Amino acid sequence: MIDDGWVPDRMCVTVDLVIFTILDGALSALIVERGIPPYAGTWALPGGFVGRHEPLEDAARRELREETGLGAEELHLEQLGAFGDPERDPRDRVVTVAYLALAPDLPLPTAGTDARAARWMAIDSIVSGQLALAFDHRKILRHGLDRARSKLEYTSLASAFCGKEFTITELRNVYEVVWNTKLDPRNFHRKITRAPGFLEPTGRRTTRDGGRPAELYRRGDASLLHPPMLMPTGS
Amino acid sequence: MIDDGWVPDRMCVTVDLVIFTILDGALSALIVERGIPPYAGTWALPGGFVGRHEPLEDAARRELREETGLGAEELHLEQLGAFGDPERDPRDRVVTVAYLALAPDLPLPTAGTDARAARWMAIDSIVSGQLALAFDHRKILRHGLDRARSKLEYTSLASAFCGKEFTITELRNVYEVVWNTKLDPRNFHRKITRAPGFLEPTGRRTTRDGGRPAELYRRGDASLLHPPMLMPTGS
DNA sequence: AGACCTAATCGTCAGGTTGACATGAAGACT
DNA sequence: AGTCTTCATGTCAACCTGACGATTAGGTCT
Repeated sequence: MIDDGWVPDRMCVTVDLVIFTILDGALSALIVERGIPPYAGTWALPGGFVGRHEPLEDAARRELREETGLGAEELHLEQLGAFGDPERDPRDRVVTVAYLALAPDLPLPTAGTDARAARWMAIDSIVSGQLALAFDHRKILRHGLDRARSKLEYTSLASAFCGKEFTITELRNVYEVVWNTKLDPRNFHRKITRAPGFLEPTGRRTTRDGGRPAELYRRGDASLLHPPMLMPTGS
Repeated sequence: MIDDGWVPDRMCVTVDLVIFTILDGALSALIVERGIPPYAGTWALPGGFVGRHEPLEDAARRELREETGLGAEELHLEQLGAFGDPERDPRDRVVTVAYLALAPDLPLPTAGTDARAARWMAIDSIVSGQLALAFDHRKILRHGLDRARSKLEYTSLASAFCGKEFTITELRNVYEVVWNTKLDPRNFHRKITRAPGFLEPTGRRTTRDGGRPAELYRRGDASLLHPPMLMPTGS
């Protein structure tokens, strides 16, 4: 397939980022307003072209920095997969590699070089179609949401939404917001404190949630959650 | 990033396939002997370039057909993700999208157009490094293995290794081979028969495994396994 | 200060699930 | 007929889960 003069097609490769955080009790995604065609003026996931000699994940971090001003060094990026529908970009064939990250509260994004603006947006508005995103970015975001939901089940990833130190209630709020359910505070407390390696007590306390002071915890060193925290079923 | 004359880099995109089956009690992967440089004469995962207007999954099925002669129509392909290390192809920048599939017994592969030969190979020889694969294909296979292992836990995918009709013992063998563990036949039987939608009784029986005749089952319509079948822990 | 509010933590208890192991059942082989 | 092999069903204690009650430790209001 090479010696007979046939030459493989070349195409553009991009990275796109699904960055979630929790803002005012709503699961929100980072989006940017596109400053250039196609879809100029439309909101989209942050992302951009991969350089010829650039590793995919490096490109993802670079775009995050360039387009949003977020210091992405400590963010854990997880690859969601490749999206390569031939029709997904009107100009030309573009294959994109999507990444997922969960960010703790508050890093306020600012527009960077290529984007007019950057902001957090509640994902409900996007999933419901109320706010349209460019390209197939709604589909990508939907994938990211599914991935995040299931990762909470069997990994300790939920704490990535929290700050350095957090209470069990704050952690429970993460589950409730991402899963869109209510969880019993007492059963959650029991389960999470018994999971080996999830939490590390700091000895300190806080009253920021009101009521009786709550213990503050740090992330433990376990990345897997065993036994898993199963999402409540309808049945 | 476009109007100022800058043009994005273009690169080659390929698909690679991790196809597992169980052969003589060993988890095995489909590999082909490369007929062209680079790595001519070396074994590799089946795969090839994606056409300019070709969807990624179509390319995967096409390559599977071309290189191995396997009729891939009924195989369920699951995307593993993109692998894009700039050094992974010695000639040029090539980003590959990997797919995973589980095949039932016996489809004997034959060499196709681009490959000199195709065969099943026990994955132990590959993972241990005894048999070297081209490019980063060992890493990709390793990812496929991890994915398959964890998918057995919470999906009904194990039956994809079996024929149309199978016994519970055959299904248990799948778990034992993929997980490389022994499972208690009685507890496994109890759990799998209680999982809603996993099995559908045919009413027929077989004695092909010796001993008392075993009930034959078909795949049920459930794709998720609830509650999950957790891989036994060391602890 | 004392009553009241809020939320965190600790208990209780019934029902389900799991892991370990015993027992009976159905055909093949000698 | 007896034995062997594997399938199928049963038992039981330990653990986990879901649904709540009860207690505790701070704020806040009067």
